[in-house]
Amino acid sequence: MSNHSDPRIVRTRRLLLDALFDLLKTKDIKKINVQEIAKKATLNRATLYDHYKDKYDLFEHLLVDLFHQKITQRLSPFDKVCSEKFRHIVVASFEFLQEMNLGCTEREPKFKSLIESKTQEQLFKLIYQMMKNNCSKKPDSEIEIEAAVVSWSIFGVGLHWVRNHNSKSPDEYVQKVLALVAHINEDYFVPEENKIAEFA
Amino acid sequence: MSNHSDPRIVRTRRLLLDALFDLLKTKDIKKINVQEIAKKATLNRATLYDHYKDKYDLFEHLLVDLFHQKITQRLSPFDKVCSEKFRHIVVASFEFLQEMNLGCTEREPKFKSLIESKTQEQLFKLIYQMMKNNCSKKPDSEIEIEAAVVSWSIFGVGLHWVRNHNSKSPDEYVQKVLALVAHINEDYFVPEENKIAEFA
DNA sequence: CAATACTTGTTGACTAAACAACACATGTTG
DNA sequence: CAACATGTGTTGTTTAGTCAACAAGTATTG
Repeated sequence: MSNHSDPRIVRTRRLLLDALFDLLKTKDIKKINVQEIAKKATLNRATLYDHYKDKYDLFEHLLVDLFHQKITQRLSPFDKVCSEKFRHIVVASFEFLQEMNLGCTEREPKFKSLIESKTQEQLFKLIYQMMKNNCSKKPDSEIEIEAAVVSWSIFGVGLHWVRNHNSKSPDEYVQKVLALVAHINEDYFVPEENKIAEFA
Repeated sequence: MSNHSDPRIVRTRRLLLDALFDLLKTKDIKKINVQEIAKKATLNRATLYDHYKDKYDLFEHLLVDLFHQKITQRLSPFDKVCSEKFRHIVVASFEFLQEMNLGCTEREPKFKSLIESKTQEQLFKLIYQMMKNNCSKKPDSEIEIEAAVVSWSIFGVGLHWVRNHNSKSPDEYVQKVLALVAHINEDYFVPEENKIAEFA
């Protein structure tokens, strides 16, 4: 039960993610029970357990899903220039952190930190994949470290902005963090490489 | 494969109906092939044949579905008075005929007549069920005939309006047809009976 | 405190959907 | 005309989803 190419699996997971997303608008994750999620998704309760460990596992996957949605809606397929893509990713990440922060002001601090660590994780994965696709010369171990520096920088500045200055426009912060990691990114700004990395 | 209580069946049919509905906005039913419908519904082509004889069968069920949607969206659940419900049904039927006529101006005459006969069929079923629910005294055979007169009257006047005067407001026609069948409906205007009949 | 009602996570039998393969019809291109 | 492609409708096998029933944990209430 993990072959992602079966349309039933894609559909079922979509239904579960959307159902939880809807319910989270009205209630805290703690107050939501599995039966409710299943009902809203028009699925059997047992089916949720076929796909996710429990509702918190589903919740984590929802975060991943929302992050991906945010990135892909920002990343216009017409951006040819790699540095432009990077800027969009930074902006999207900032927005994502902000939206998650707003949506969760009243929630347990424990969920805030879950959201943040998931965001960082996904940001790292995305940047690592992009770097790998755009620069096959360097060894993986080096790309890993550079991806870590870039992703943690973006994440850190984003979080700093959300926590302390989120009424201001993020543009200045975006500019600065990009400038500071530019010397790393230079190695990956290959203009002829247009494809955006597929990320899991 | 016909137990309507299995959520998978409800979901699959909904997906197929919606897929065809979307495709009909851009193409004629003739130009649409089964593969396209299945793809849009994110279903396997063979699954369509589990539920419908062919795409024309699906098309007929779509008409039924759209008619039901039209009726239920018009019929506010707060209408306590039975005569008010009847008026809503007439208006909804007129609107349905008009929309179907507009949507199919360029289509084969054969589909126009299919649409019309389906509309009449559904209108009869609906009115028959309402009458039966509201008047258990009369024998079925009599209710059948009275339902036929009422439903054909409504249908006929509606079609006449659509064909000849559809730029004018339908209100006058609605008024008149209701007045003309009022003596039949009187037997069924039971104020304390609020429930609207479930129709297949 | 015990009785009661829910919620959770799991199991196994049943049913619907996916999928590839099939024969057959219809079309269209050299 | 034959060769080729494309759409139709059906079949058998495999896999996913449904459902009722289960034990175990956790509130709620008298």
